[in-house]
Amino acid sequence: MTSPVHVVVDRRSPVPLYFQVAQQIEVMIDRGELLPGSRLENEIVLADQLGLSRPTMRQAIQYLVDKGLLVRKRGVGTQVVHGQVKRTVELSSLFDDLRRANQHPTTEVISVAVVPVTDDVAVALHRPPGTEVVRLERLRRANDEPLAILQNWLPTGLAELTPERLEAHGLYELLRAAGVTLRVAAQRIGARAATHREATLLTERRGAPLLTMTRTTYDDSGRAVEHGSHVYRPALYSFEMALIER
Amino acid sequence: MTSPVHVVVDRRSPVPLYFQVAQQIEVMIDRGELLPGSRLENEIVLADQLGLSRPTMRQAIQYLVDKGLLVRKRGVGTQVVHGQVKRTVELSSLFDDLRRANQHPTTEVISVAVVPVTDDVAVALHRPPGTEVVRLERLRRANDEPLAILQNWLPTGLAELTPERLEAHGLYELLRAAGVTLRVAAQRIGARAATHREATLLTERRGAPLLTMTRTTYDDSGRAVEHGSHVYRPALYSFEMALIER
DNA sequence: TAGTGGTCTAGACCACAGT
DNA sequence: CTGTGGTCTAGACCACTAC
Repeated sequence: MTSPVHVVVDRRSPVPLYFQVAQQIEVMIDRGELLPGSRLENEIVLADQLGLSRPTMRQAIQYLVDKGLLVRKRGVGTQVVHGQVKRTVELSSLFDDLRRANQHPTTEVISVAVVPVTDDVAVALHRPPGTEVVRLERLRRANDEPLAILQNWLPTGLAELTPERLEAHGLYELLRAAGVTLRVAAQRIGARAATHREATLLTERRGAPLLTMTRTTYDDSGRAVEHGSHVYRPALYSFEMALIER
Repeated sequence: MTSPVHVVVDRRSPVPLYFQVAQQIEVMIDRGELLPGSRLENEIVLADQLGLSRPTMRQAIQYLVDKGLLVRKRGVGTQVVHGQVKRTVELSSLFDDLRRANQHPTTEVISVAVVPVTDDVAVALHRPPGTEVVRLERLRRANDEPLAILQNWLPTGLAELTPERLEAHGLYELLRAAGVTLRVAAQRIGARAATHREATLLTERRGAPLLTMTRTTYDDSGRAVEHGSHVYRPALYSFEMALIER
């Protein structure tokens, strides 16, 4: 009563074995080759079938459990979660997300400037008051429809942030291309009424409900590399995520 | 230039060793004994100091990395993240969260009834149309201030959901007490304007912005055990979470 | 009782960062 | 070059589930 898992690993590949396995199982779930509720073979058998050690096989399975695709129960086994799975929120930019969903994102750069930090941004970026930072304001459209107003602050000198580059790429893409490794972010999602200016930019009524997100992102040295304060039109955007009990 | 980690493990305890270590390091970070940016000893040394194997020590560290408290960089080491860390959203109920924050939550049960599922709930709970489910509607207050309207649907027979019990406990608490193990949830956060009825219950104006959350929760067999559709007053509540790049 | 995942050990080799 | 985390192995024992 278990579903067979067809996976082949390439030991010459630089891609870790556990990741090769996890990716292939994920593809099988996406394609419906592994149905919701179906049980996988146990770890030992799977490891044996693939010629891997049990810890490596466990790592692959745990990766998918953390992603919300599988559930495991001691004494029972590993099963595919029911229902269409929404992916955990990842450290991706809105631009990348929209492009992946074929939503044709475009960016209008409203302003790029080097300014002294305000107090709240100084706290968020852990910079002393008075430090100069880059301040961005962008209007993001999807399929030509205004979707969000994005305000961001970054330490100076991190990446070359020209209006041209910002219109062609997402901010995170530019940061990664500049050698910045984004690792951790602290994020808060809320709601509030649109100001007059926001309403105008987003073609909403003044006072219309907007979804808000503020986020501070840290690199792999634990340093704050970006702080953002964004507002979204709730009819066109919402946040989806998977929660996992560890 | 590394910070010493004072941890003792109790091998007679039923608590896993990696978890004992992770908890104690987390406490040290909370107390400021490990400062943001400070580097920990490397895995090998730490494992040696605590009398553990390296995999076990790695598991402890990885747990805290996944929680957003630490960052690691190959060739460099493990550091405490800068800034006050916001915890990852967990599979906890609003009631528990508020109680933990000493916000004195109270619950007014508006209705509890067994009803046939509507189409959207049938899809969410993966039940055939026409199935009977328990429908709850509750008004949650914090410090006597109306905070949220909570609508939930559950399969019948999961737990004893009387108004009395619901007023004294959170829904998740009652489910766990009934032997249900919550494992994974898919959640969507958005915003919209308050209806007349919502505005009245929440002492807001009609059309006021509200934060919305819909969530479907699955147990450790991967079956849907709860679907909720909640609205929150954004001035009093927002969602915080950590995002980790794996 | 049999089968499952959960934890733990003691090694090994590799890739990458900083010197 | 040295030191770090990343990956991988081949076992072991335990706790929980279901029958």
